[in-house]
Amino acid sequence: MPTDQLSKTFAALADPTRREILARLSSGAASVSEIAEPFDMTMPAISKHLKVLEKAGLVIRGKAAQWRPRKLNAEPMKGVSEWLENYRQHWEDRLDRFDAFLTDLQPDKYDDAGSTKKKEAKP
Amino acid sequence: MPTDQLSKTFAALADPTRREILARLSSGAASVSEIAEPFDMTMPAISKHLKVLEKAGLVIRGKAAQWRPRKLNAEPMKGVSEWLENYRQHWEDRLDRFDAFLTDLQPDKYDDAGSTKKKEAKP
DNA sequence: CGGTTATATAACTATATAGTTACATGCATG
DNA sequence: CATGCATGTAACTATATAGTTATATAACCG
Repeated sequence: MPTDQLSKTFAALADPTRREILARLSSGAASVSEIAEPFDMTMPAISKHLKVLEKAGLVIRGKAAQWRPRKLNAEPMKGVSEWLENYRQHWEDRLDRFDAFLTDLQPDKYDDAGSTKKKEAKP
Repeated sequence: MPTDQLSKTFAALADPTRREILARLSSGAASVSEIAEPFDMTMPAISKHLKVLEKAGLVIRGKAAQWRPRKLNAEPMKGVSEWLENYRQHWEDRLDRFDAFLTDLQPDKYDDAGSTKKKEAKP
């Protein structure tokens, strides 16, 4: 279980329930009961999901009477977004083709690694 | 273990070793041995990491003689990027303040959920 | 063919995760 | 101060993950 911030953030986001919780919180703070309401799951289960989100810094716990309202803190997502930018060119069409062009320039020893283009049979 | 694409992608990215592998592959395809070289880890361990990346669709396995070169496929990251966009406003300063402004407009029952601002004591 | 190289798989261990039920704590209020 | 609501924690189960060593497969090369 890696403990660096980026890994914790990715791990926290790797669950649909937790992503739904974040979506709920993106429109405002909510109590634990309110958060739990849409889910077919016991409160302790939700409580655990919230703890994961808190440890990743994606959610902040407040205090109001007997409530412990949770609030979204999207800041860690910034790190994810920045990390992703290193790869944007790889999934954007225009540059994908440019990448393919470069790859084709240097007939690499691994030019068959999942390429869609068929390799010429040796004559 | 959630099986939806987004969860698999996030989970695959939640490990520094796997992210390093992707970084390596971002500069071109590589054999498994080449991928494993920088790591203080046995080959089967790397092999397992590669399988996780493949199942998430982030890596494609090729075939060349006795090599099974891996190639980056960043396409699933597009989904991550798009999902993240829903939250960008929350981490960008300008809109964070706008959000705080809106929150302050409607004195919410949960307005103390981790807010930095002190609530007025009831007179 | 037989050895070497590259990679994959099996079997095992340790730890983490996601859920459960049962119980404990804390605060507000009649 | 006793009761009830909101939440948290403990203890337990089942499954998944990350690593190991040992073994298997597969292709090339002399």
